[in-house]
Amino acid sequence: MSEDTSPEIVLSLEIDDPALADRLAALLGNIAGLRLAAPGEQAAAAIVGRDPRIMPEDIALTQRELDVLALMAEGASNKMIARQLGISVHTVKFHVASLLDKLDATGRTDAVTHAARRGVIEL
Amino acid sequence: MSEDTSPEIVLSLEIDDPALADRLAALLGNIAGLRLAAPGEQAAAAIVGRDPRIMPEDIALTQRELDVLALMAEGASNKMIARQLGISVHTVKFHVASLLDKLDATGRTDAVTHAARRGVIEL
DNA sequence: TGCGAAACTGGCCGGGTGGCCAGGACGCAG
DNA sequence: CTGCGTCCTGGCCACCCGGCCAGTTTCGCA
Repeated sequence: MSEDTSPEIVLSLEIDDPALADRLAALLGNIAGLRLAAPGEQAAAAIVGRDPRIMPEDIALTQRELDVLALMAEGASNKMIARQLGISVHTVKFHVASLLDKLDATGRTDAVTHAARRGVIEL
Repeated sequence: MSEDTSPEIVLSLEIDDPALADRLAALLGNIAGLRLAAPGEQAAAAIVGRDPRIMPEDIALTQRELDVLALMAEGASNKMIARQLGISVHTVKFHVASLLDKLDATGRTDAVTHAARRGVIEL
């Protein structure tokens, strides 16, 4: 009873583009075994937009910068990052400064959000 | 014929759960006007998993804390947040401290990533 | 009517952050 | 060989951050 083979897959439609959202809603509206989620309803999966902005692959961060960025996203301080990577705090600050420049950020928090938005790191 | 009214919506299926992915693929496989993307192909939208971890609805942040959190995610300093919200820096620090506590974070950067992971804020 | 939660403000201070200066080592392409 | 880029390190310093203490008001609820 509870373990039905396939009750109904609930999909949450989370598309910003109204036109695309409408077309998808029309296409998916009457498919057996599939239902679009009501606002706020828990869904098994979501349909999200694929903005071209998410496609970068060009910001060209060095390996070391990626290391620092990852630890930065974990909330690590420069001192912790330095210990973790076995380098000096000065060097960490050097890489952080480079990251702020490349990611066009004003601070480490901004850098992490920018990196996440561009898909450079995964939260 | 380049400006077709609706060529075909390309959907990228990005579901970790194999069973769910299979069922979705079967359901969406033969719908006119809709196609699943080939690996690596650029898609208009993606179907992503809705992990239960993203469902919090209990951390209970106050409205003001959400205001501060949003600006914090934009990389704003306490001073900027204060100006933006028309309150004093001390009050901002008060809310930030509360956020760090509730989100179990060690710093503002950590708080933003935790909030994003839990779906409290959208990057 | 008292009581807690939320919002707001202040001072103080140790430590973290970011920007500036300087330098040296390595590998790799021109 | 001579640059160039990456990585690494040092010092200095203004500023920001987070935690500590303290207080006020306003609101809804018991």
